Amino acid sequence: MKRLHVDRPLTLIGMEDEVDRLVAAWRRERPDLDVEPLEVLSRVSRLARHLDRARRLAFSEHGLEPWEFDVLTSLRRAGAPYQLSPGQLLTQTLVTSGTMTNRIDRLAKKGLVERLPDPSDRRGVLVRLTPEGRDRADQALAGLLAQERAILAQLSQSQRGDLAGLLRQLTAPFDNIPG
Amino acid sequence: MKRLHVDRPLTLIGMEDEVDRLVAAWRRERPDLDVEPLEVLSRVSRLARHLDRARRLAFSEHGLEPWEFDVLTSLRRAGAPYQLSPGQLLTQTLVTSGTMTNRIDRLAKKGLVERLPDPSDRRGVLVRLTPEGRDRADQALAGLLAQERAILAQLSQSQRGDLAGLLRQLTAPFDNIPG
DNA sequence: CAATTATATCTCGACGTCAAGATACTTGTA
DNA sequence: TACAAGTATCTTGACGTCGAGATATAATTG
Repeated sequence: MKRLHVDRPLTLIGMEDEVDRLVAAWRRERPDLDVEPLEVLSRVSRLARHLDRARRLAFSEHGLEPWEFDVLTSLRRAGAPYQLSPGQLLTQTLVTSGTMTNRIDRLAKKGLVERLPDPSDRRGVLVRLTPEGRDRADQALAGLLAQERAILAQLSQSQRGDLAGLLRQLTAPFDNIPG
Repeated sequence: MKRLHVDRPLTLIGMEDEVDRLVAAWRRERPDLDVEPLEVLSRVSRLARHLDRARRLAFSEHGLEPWEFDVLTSLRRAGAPYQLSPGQLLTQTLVTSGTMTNRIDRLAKKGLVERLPDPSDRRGVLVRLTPEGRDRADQALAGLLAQERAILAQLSQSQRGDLAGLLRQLTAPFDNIPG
């Protein structure tokens, strides 16, 4: 029988996860340190990693890579006529400019976006979704949402709301202060 | 003045984050879809991304890359004599075998780990932390915890506990079922 | 014991990302 | 107008990761 920590019992039928094991290992090896922060932030990182894998799988059913989805949906959300500058795409996707140039090139080659000169700034470019790009984005989004709903079925409606709120408090400083 | 959503008022002095804007955009463009899952899972992914950047910064003060920290601390947590097989390191760090071989090579070149033949399996290898590798891991961990505590100062003690618990419910299926 | 299957690690080529710098254009100022 | 500083995007080279396949050894089966 496995002993549980007394200072934070697992909820009812709760399961252990990798971070529980990680934290236990640190407490054994470094009892002098307070490793409580890992309980939250290591879980965030590991969950993100798992989500990446799951998404890659979901998108592959629509012939898209995760990075393609990110760019196409950024344009899709912009609303008709579904166009943004590379710079606007940068801030939405958190990649560097060299990466974005490369992504736009490849999406253009696949016929999912097209590059247009910006009529109001000759330095600039506008990236526009093609009709096919829009369809692919919409289909992949529906697939993603279905998958995510399944993952979140672990939680009740109100738990999901709580979780979203707590995460917002952590992300807001990054998103609002220059970051 | 910016209008807030009526269906999920931000808590008191709460701040909007990028995901609020993202969700609002989808509700405008695709009012037919229920995008609630994004409230949680997009925040997880974005926060993880921000954490990656912050960690890179924190580790650079100790002359370590994030991937180096991952490997060194996996060995550190194993306890004396601080050694694991490449295969065990794989499962802890979620990278592929080619990547791990490369990482071990580079860490060995820096003198932070050494490769030993596994006495009980001639196919196998054991990777062992050197004394310097151990020191570097310990220092970087202290720095990381300090940084994470600062990020988590946004939340109360009990909120952090709640958040950890909710995240555990989401990660447990990935960590326990084959994944 | 021989043959087969499984396991542990490494090799290698393709690929995406990053960071720094280059280029082209715009804005602010005198 | 002319010039400096700022901005938008693209180019380039280095780097880390992945994934498929290669090699060596171990375990299983008949």
